[in-house]
Amino acid sequence: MSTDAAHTAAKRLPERTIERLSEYRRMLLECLKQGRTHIYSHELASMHGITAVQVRRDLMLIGFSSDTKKGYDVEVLIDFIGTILDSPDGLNVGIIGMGNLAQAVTHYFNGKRSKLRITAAFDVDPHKVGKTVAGVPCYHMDTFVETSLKHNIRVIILTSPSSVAAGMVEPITRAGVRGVLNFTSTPLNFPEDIYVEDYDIITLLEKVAYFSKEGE
Amino acid sequence: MSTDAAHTAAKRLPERTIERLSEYRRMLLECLKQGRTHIYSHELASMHGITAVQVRRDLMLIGFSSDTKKGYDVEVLIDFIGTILDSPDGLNVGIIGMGNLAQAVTHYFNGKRSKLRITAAFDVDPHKVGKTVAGVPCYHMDTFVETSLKHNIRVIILTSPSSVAAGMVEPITRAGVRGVLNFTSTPLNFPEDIYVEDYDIITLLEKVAYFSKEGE
DNA sequence: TGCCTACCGTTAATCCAATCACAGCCGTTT
DNA sequence: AAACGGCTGTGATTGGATTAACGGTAGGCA
Repeated sequence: MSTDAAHTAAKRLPERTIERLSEYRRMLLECLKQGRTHIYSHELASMHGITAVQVRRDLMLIGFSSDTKKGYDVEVLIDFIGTILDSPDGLNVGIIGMGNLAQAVTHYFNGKRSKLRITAAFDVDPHKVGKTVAGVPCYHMDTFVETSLKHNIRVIILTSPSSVAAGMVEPITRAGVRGVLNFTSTPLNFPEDIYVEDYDIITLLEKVAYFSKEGE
Repeated sequence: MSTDAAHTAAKRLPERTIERLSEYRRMLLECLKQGRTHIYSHELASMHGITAVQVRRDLMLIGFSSDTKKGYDVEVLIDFIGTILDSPDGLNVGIIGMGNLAQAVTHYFNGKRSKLRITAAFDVDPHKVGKTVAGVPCYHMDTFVETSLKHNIRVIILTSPSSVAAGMVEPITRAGVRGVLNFTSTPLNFPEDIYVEDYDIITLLEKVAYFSKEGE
């Protein structure tokens, strides 16, 4: 039934492909900065430690193809990936909990040309509320819902202490947020239609520790 | 040929299972703190937003089974997961680049009972070198190899600026490190036998942004 | 004590992602 | 201009991980 030829009925792209597209783009921007105009699939692949087939398959999935055999046109490809990943008008991002992690993330963003904008931070610390931290205005958590709506925040980065994270679910949902990047170590039960990516650093580290034990 | 009954010939466990085991354990520790002695698979599952089958399968893979039908014994399960994830004598972790992200990670660790110990930090900032930052002694990057060997560092958390990350590969390899958690946005080419987990925050955020666009 | 419910452990099937294999084509070279 | 080499795009295959299906059994209750 889904076999109609609708080119608009975009098949859902694999998660991994999306991640790699983001990485390709940053690498391509780097190449562009170095004055490079074309790049082969196997070059792009080796920069990322993967195979050329994987690169070509990813590009196939998003419907990109080069018109020459001199490799992919760097600038064209960057723009094409942009049409996949980016929202046309950009996307506003809010961040909850303006601690070390949040500041690291925010600084990370500076200088990266991106359609994503961190436009508001939220905290309860009176030393931070009302100030501009790392270039982002910081509001009190009490005003979260209305401020988010006013700023049209679509994605939230959650870096609050784990102990209070559970209480964030309700306001985030109410603010019409569509995606959450959760750095908290508590799993959170959001409604189905909100995309959540859990990202717990301790888990990661334990994973690395486990697999680095291999081979005695 | 690998069909011998050797219980020691551990099959390589799925990556995702390892991640979940780490999460289960933290949740179980929480339950234990609340005085809970037993827990059903479906309870553990719903706390993590997954299915009970998944939990049971994970436990099957590590060879755990309960002797009662009153659910799993919380304390016993915690210890059993420990035998899988932890090294008997613990594991020393070093951290390169003592900026905001590193401090966040380090603070995160305080209070968590864990067999992992962050025992050394490395930076080039003279304001940090020689001091104790977030409870961890900070050494100059120039002394990395010998200090790592002396501290018996097995895992490295790499949080240096991306621009200098490539130069870290050689010393890390030379210091006998077995695993790397790379927060840098440059992919790094380590030798095969070093386990590397790349974790780029921008990529994550772009992924969340992409999937939160779904359904218009 | 004997059914009944509910949970556990495991095998089988499904789904998603990575890899292999190959056909086609452009540019180059002789 | 003809043969070659190398790169791209894609069907087919493999592999890994999740989900479904089911037999077995302990504990509750009449």
